[in-house]
Amino acid sequence: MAARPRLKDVAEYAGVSPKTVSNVINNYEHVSEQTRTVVQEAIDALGYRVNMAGRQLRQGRTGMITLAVPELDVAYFAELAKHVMNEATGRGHTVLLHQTGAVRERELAALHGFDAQFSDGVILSPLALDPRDFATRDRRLPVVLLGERSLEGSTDHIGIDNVRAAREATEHLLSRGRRRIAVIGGAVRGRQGTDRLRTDGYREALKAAGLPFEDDLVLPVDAYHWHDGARAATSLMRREPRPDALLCLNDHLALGALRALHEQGHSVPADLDVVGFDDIEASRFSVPSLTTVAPDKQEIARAAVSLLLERIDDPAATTPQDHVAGHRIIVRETTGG
Amino acid sequence: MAARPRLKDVAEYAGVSPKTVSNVINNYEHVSEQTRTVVQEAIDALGYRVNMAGRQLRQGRTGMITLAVPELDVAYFAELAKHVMNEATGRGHTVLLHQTGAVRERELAALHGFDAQFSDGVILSPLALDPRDFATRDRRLPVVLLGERSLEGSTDHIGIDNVRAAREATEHLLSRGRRRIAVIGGAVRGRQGTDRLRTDGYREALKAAGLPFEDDLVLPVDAYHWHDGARAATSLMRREPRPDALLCLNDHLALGALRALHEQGHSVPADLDVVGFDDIEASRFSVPSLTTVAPDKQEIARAAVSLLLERIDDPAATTPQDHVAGHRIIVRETTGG
DNA sequence: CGAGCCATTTACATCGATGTAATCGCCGTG
DNA sequence: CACGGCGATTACATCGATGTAAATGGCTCG
Repeated sequence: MAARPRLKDVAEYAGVSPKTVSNVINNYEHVSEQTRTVVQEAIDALGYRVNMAGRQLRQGRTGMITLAVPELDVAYFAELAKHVMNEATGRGHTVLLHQTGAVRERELAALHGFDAQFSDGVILSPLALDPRDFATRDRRLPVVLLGERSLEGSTDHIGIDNVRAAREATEHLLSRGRRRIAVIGGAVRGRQGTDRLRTDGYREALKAAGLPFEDDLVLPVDAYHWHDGARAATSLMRREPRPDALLCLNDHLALGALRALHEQGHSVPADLDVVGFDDIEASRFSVPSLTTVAPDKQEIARAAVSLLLERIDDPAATTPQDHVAGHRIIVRETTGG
Repeated sequence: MAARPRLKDVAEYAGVSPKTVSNVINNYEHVSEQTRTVVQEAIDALGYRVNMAGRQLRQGRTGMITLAVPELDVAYFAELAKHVMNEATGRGHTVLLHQTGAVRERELAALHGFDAQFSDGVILSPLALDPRDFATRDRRLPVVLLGERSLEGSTDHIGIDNVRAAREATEHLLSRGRRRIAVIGGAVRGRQGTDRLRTDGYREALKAAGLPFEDDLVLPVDAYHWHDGARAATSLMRREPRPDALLCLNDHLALGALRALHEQGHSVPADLDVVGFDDIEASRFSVPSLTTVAPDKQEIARAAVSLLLERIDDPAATTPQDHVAGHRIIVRETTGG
């Protein structure tokens, strides 16, 4: 009585075979209306619910997919997660959410399905992975990458055109007459991560405008948090000559920078402009509100889930896809909008 | 070759029995060093990983717990989720994250372990549930409630002392000379939800200060988002006499209100004070920075996981616990801090 | 040299659900 | 009246891992 009822218990209660109960549960078409009713009543009476372990063991699928992001308290990932979950739920799948903390080992674990082989596939937003890491990956587990491009090109990937997005953002600043544009969170060298790609776009825009590229206007950060943005902005404003615009590679950095600028008596956008990336909700309501590059999160989520489910259905499918999601620049008060 | 290797495959490869492989995996103590090595090599060679369905079916446990929150893009829940995941991971469990959207049916589904009986227990942060809903719940699934008190008192529960927290926040405003304090997101009547409890605390503080309680200073909201805070603040500031302080029942509401006040030319804290609840990271960096009631999220997460795991280990355990987590008021610029 | 002990390993049954293929029972038809 | 056909139902094997209990084998000690 205390134990959970099994299919067999329901079957006995209803006076039919276990398989018939199974058929009812799975809406098998050739079940008489009468039997269906009797079984359903037994199910309700006993409070039966399917044991997923058993089903999964038999079917080889869990109906669950994993979404692995660096950190949930980075709003972009929380918002993205929300979209992914909605999308997956709508398609009859459950989402298992993991945080990697941007730690390489934990991202690797995601690639390998973690210790627990619970999910049918993984949507991974990598930060720390190395192209070589992909070589060792287990091809039996479908994986879709978000954000960073898979250098290897052997994995499905979804992201925005980071180079173009950054170029456009920079052009926007240039069009407002800004000439000394600093990049917070940028990277001049190193692997083709998001930071590098966006810095490249910034560089392109400068070049097209005939402006010199200065290494020390590109400031790397430890993490993409408010805190780091504040610190970077503080450091940048101590320099001479001061920058007249900050291109921050995510909104948290930008919002942190805004706060620091405020504390130090710099007025945005009177003294300098600020631009972010991601269009998190906070950016719409900050004072001043933040101009930002808005990736189409819903498109990203939808494409990621679609692609992953396709791969799960047909692992041996065609060549890996590289889906470029849309983005647009939302001009708000920090650039005079 | 394409298929995933099973325990049996590893056993054959290593020349031992399946059970021995299992013993190695589970660190059974009486396995010779030599056998252990051989088996481990076989595991590595074949890239074997445990099939959780099989294990779970046998053991009756999944090692997974579900955390069901209203919405991930409410920063408080994202931050809480992060803590819960860290805590659970540290104790060898995986967290399955669900969004209920504050919809009663989906919260109910959480209580019942969803369609998928995948997790060993549930940590639920309910918003829409009715006390009666608890009557129908399946007692076989351990559940810990967060935030709202279970009226029934039959379920483990963790939360802060909402009445006291709100009273203290109100007292803080009163001590600054504020006398017309509006409550955004409050509730005068209705079930003992968080909103109601906090409003009660506010009321107590007024009473203790000998001030009258005015119904129309308590403004309910549709949801606890920026947007709603902005709208509520706008509406409140149109009244005569104007409030001289806003007690917002979460930080999102407060930040939205700040934005609206800024747009309408009201200065905080010169013209009026603003206080929030939750201490999300954004509140530390807003302009002006937000005074807020900070629940001890880590304590909440830790207690929730501990309690749930206890219940999982011993479902027939003692009486339900009601853990009151700590909180403190963090005074920042919106109240002159 | 045999009994007894202990560390190590193994055979077997089992967890719960479902795919496969077989069976059952009923109807209509030649 | 026998038979083909078909819808409904069932028996059985199986997915992968592990608990139980028993077997194996080496070693000590009387």
